[in-house]
Amino acid sequence: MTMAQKSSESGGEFRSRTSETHMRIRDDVISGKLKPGAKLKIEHLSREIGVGATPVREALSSLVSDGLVVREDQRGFRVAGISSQEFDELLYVRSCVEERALRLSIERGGPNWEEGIVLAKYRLRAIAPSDRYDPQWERHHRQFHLALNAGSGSGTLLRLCSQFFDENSRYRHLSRCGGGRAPRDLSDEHDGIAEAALARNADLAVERLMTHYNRTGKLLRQAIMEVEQGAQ
Amino acid sequence: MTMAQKSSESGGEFRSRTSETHMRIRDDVISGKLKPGAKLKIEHLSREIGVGATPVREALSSLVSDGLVVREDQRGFRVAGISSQEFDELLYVRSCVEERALRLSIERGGPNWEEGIVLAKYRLRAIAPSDRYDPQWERHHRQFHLALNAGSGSGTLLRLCSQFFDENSRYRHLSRCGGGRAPRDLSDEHDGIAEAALARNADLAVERLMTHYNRTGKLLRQAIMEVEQGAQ
DNA sequence: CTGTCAATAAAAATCGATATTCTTTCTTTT
DNA sequence: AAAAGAAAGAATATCGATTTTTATTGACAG
Repeated sequence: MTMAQKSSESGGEFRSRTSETHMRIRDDVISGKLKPGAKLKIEHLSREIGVGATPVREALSSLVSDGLVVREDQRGFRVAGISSQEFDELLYVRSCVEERALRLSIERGGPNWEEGIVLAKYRLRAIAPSDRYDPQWERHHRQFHLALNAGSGSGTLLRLCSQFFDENSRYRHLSRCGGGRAPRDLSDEHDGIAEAALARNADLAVERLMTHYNRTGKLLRQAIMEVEQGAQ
Repeated sequence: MTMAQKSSESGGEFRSRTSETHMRIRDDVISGKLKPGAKLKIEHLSREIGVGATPVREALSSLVSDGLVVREDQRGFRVAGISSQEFDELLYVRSCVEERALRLSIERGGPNWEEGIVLAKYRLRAIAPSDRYDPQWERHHRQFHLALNAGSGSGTLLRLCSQFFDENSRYRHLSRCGGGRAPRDLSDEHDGIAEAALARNADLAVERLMTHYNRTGKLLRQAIMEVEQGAQ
């Protein structure tokens, strides 16, 4: 009975309800379905997702440390707020961490790392770019960026890259909601980074990655500020 | 009944059992009482701390995102491992983040920030340095370093500083267990940093902070490697 | 012996219900 | 009519018990 329930759930690719719940709420926060500052009521989420309170609570607790959710003791959880200021800090820190991770990867990465990049790049390209939020593209995009850093061999760096990527994604989606600017084609930039990394040209790869971030960052910052204006 | 129980618990300064549990496990991981790689059994912790499984689980979930605990789905939690490599990455990233936070604080910090530093510095000095693990000194030490960055006004930076401080503390304690080297007196270094920050001399403050970290880092790294050797 | 499989024991994950704490609303008093 | 206070209604936090999953043991066949 319960087994059937589990395997029927959206493909049944999850090891635990907590993992699924975590991913689900995380994605809803990132995509902007759950808006900054919104109250996250346990019971509501519980019902929506179809799990008990414990997994929801665990997921939310993690998300607090991930920076996507905030908590006030005895007053529950809500979606973390956003601001152009926080975005700036995020971009700065993220750049530091990604540069380090990428350099280490290029220095230490083995065949496994190389193959990971090739595969992730291929998969990302295979998806037709869309104006709307596309969960699959998001997943592959995330995978691609993590694959670049996977060779570093540092759990700490990888965890941070992952967290920052998610936070950044949220800004990306939220700013799109507000502005509605057509996202430029990123495929070439991605390919360029991958190419340089695989050629073990650290300086070039880092330069391209930073350009990639700064270019996106500049646009995002502007869009966020417009949203902030609007929110006034 | 339950109220009495709550307020009797170690001073009753906690708003929720989850907070207390989180702090307790965190401190045990940092202090080295819970050793790297050790299994964290829910029921055991539950009994030990005197709370139900839910707060324990929530606390552990947070600690995973904080990098102090790792989780394997369906196989529970264990204390995160350590290595000199991970320590290097931690030190690097931490330096980036703290430099940024300190500069921002010096640039933006108000009277509130200044007073926070003065107070934290005073409290830290007031405690006689000890060779053993001293929870109170730890608390104040933590508070001092966070106070320096508190003026930045960035939740993201503050959260990261806090996380990195904890991870670093763990390495500090673990290496002491192994080596048994007498910790040098840090008070003067702390004072120097605080002085420069309050004088709004960003470059000097940052330089002193970095020296502080690198000096400690060098010693720690060595000690960790000895521990690693021993663990072989 | 050695590897496989089933039965048992242990632990993790999850649920449903209860206790606690906040929020809001509706009095009551000045 | 405004402020303080009490009571009802949410929502959070927590517990104890149940369900699932993993780990261990021991029997048995190869």
